[in-house]
Amino acid sequence: MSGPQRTGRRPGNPDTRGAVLAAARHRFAQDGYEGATIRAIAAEAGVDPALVHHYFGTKQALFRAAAAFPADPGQLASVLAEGTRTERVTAFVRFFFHVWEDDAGRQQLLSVLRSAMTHEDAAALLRTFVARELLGPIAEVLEVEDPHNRLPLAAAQMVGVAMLRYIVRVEPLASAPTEELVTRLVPVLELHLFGPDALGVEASEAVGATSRPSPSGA
Amino acid sequence: MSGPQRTGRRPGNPDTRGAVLAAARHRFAQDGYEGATIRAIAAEAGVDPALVHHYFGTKQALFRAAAAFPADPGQLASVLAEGTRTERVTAFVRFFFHVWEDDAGRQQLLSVLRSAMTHEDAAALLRTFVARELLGPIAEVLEVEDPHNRLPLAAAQMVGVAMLRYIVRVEPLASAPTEELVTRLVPVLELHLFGPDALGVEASEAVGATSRPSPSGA
DNA sequence: CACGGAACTCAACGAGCGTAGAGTTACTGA
DNA sequence: TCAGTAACTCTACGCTCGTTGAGTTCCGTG
Repeated sequence: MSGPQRTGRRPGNPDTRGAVLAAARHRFAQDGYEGATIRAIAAEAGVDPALVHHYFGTKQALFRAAAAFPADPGQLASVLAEGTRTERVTAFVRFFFHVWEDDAGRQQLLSVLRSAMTHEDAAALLRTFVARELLGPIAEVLEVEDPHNRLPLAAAQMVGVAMLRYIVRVEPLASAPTEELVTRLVPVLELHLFGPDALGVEASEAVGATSRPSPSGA
Repeated sequence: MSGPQRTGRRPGNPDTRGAVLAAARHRFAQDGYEGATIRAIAAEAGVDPALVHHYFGTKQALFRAAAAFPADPGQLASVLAEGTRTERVTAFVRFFFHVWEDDAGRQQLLSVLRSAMTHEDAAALLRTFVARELLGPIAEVLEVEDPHNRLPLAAAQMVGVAMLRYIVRVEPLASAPTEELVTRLVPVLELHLFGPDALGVEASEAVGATSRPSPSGA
């Protein structure tokens, strides 16, 4: 159909760099770090692969530019600032789905999550970001006791929901309306964050445990 | 150090096929489907890449052979058969960690999980297996009401724990003793499985929801 | 209007990939 | 003892990958 691409700079001032970045987000989100190819990204942006290299240098650098976290932690903090405890937890879960249901946000999150599965760089990025920029501030604003132990398990609940809803697509999670999930998740998160500490005396004797739970953090 | 490999059949009756399979599990678990290479698998098994092809044909077939589910669902059912409700939930969580902490089991699970992230084949395999062979039987044995809606969210909790503990390695989840996690998770799972239905009248008015939860499954 | 530099493509490199077929060795059963 | 067959390696094919350097076109400034 179309002949060979015209060479040289294009007329006008198209945001080609932005197009490449968008394509990169899309491909990384779809295929993960190793699965996505510079050639495919370039093709999706309607551009020569060499141009990608011209802008970003290496594939690594392109990934780092594409996989920036989609949500502003500050925005999150303001969402959590007011209301009763239940209202704030509800606001948090809504915020979570708000980001995930947004096309651009989902793609960036998928980028990181998919790539973190096999690429240690991405895993480290995710690990430190989640710990420093997300869990820390959340713990402060929500006034959680023993956040070091409680928040990761609450985070695990949400990560699992994201996995099953957006990646593995298990029904009925995949097509449930978000508000239904919010309603179901809020009590669980409240238990995680504010419930009675499961590591009391009563817990260790409630079930005939063969090995005792460790008294507290290592 | 060592010269070129001696050609032809090896003396004795070594289980080379098994070695290849073990190496495949290891590499798939480590690198995911696209990241793992037949050459790396062969090298880890101390074998020529062509031999892998000789035994298994294509990379697809090798993956299918390597990624069989590590736990016997029947074994799981028997674990869940007896005791009080709390005891059975506890037994389930212990079983979960038992499989994940075992080297071979973890590698097979990681194979499927890592590959499901980017490879639709693996995702479909995981989806149908989880639905048919795991959640179904568990729902029956545990006598959960409304299992269609409740179980996936409980599964999401466990999947998330696996993600953060074994893949992303978020502390303190990554190095907490399993019994501590069991103690913390059991109450949450009980809430998921047997707690009051969050989708009652009181839930929808507890928080000033802007959009109403859907009345039931589609 | 000239000219420097940014934007962009072309062609090609070296390496690694999955796969294939032919050749070599050892076990197995008649 | 002697095929026949299964186990195993060598060599190599066609392909795609990330990256590079040189060449072409256009914008912005004087």
